[in-house]
Amino acid sequence: MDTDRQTPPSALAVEPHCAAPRRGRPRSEAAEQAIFAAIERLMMEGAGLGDLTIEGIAQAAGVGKATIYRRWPNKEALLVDAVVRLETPEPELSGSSARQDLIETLEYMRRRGLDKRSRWVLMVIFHQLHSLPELKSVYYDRVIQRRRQVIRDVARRGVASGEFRADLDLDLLAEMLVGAMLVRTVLWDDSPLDDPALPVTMVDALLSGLGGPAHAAAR
Amino acid sequence: MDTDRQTPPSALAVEPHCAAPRRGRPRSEAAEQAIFAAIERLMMEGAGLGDLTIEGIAQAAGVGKATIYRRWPNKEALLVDAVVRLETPEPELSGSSARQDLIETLEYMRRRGLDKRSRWVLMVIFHQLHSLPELKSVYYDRVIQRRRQVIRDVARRGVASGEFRADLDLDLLAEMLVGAMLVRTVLWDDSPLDDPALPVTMVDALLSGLGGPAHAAAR
DNA sequence: TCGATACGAGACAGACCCGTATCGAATAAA
DNA sequence: TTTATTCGATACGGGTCTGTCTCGTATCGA
Repeated sequence: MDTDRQTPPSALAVEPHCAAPRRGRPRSEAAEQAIFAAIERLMMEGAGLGDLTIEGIAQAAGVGKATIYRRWPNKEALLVDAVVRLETPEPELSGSSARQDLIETLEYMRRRGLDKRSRWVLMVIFHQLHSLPELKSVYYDRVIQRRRQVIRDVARRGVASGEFRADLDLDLLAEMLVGAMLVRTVLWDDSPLDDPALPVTMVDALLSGLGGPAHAAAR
Repeated sequence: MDTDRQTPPSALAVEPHCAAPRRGRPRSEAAEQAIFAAIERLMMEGAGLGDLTIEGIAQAAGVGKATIYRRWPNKEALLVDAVVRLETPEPELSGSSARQDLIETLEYMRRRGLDKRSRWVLMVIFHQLHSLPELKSVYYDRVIQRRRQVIRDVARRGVASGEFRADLDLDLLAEMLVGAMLVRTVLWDDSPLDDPALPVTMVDALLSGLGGPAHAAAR
């Protein structure tokens, strides 16, 4: 029998100290790589989260289903690991100014939207998150909340330095910038991300304001 | 047999001039209402689009499956009609000023986000759109593109009147406002829509700008 | 009245998928 | 060599859903 505890390969699940080098044949590292590579390949071929089946993944990876279920307790755990694994590292913010940091954050989002793999993750996350509550909560805690916090911190520094208005609503700033970028990435297929000046345009629009002379006069 | 052409009740499908009042028993209007009502009820009970099954809908409506398939050729066509049917009418814009029109548009979105039925539609659309390509394209053409156009038109008038900057990027304005609202509605559960001043805050933030004295000095 | 159609109910086939179990072969430690 | 574990492959049970079809009944035009 091999129906004992799983030893999941990566982030989420238990992975309890495999300190005891067990006796039998060791798990194949290549199998794991093949599984992740197969998921990635299926994704690139246009599959959604719902189209990914354990059987399909196993076949694409040239792997038996048991090899998957020996590592993950169920489909959702596998997909959580697969998605988390695709996350790219956060950008290092230069800190030269709050405006510059916001621009760099948006530039990071823009590049993610241009990268096919990252784009797929975003699309999947936003379009099918509901069906996998575990994946949803993990992604929220690990990615979304963290990035919101980054923007909030930047905004706080900007307020302290006088770059931003003293009465700035931190969440509002984050929402307008992130929202605009997400709309382009996830929602509207015809709003391109190609323009490298996009982050600068967005941040400066929000900082300088879009009101014209009539609006300034009316204040 | 009654496997002839369907006569779908509402928007999407063919509905070809039922000019010939056919001979047998007429279709029950009550059945259609019951079907739509059942979908709505299931939605309110928390079901996602993927949880809606023809069998479940039929049972909840007290209707036979054949009664559904007599009207719609498949599940997707039914759901398209059901979602389109839930769309609330566009708001009448007062036109007193471009700023006011933007505020009214956002206020409409805010109210939609607070209404449970509309919120469900939005969540479903954004989280599960991929799996129903027909629904996706219908919703894009009927709703999303139209609303984008409304904001673009308002922005154009604002530029003409001098309320907005002459070099305004119309799409950028729409994206930042709509994106911010959508983020609150669909994405972040903890950003409430309760504040009635939200639309004013957002529009004025974007028009007046969020930059502080240091930013103004640096320009 | 009679034929045609719709009704609710449900059986049915076909497909799909998950998660488990089993197979012989392979690969490690003891 | 022996024992334990993994490997890929595949069969299996159990479940779900779609879409078609068949009941007996109800309601219409002719």
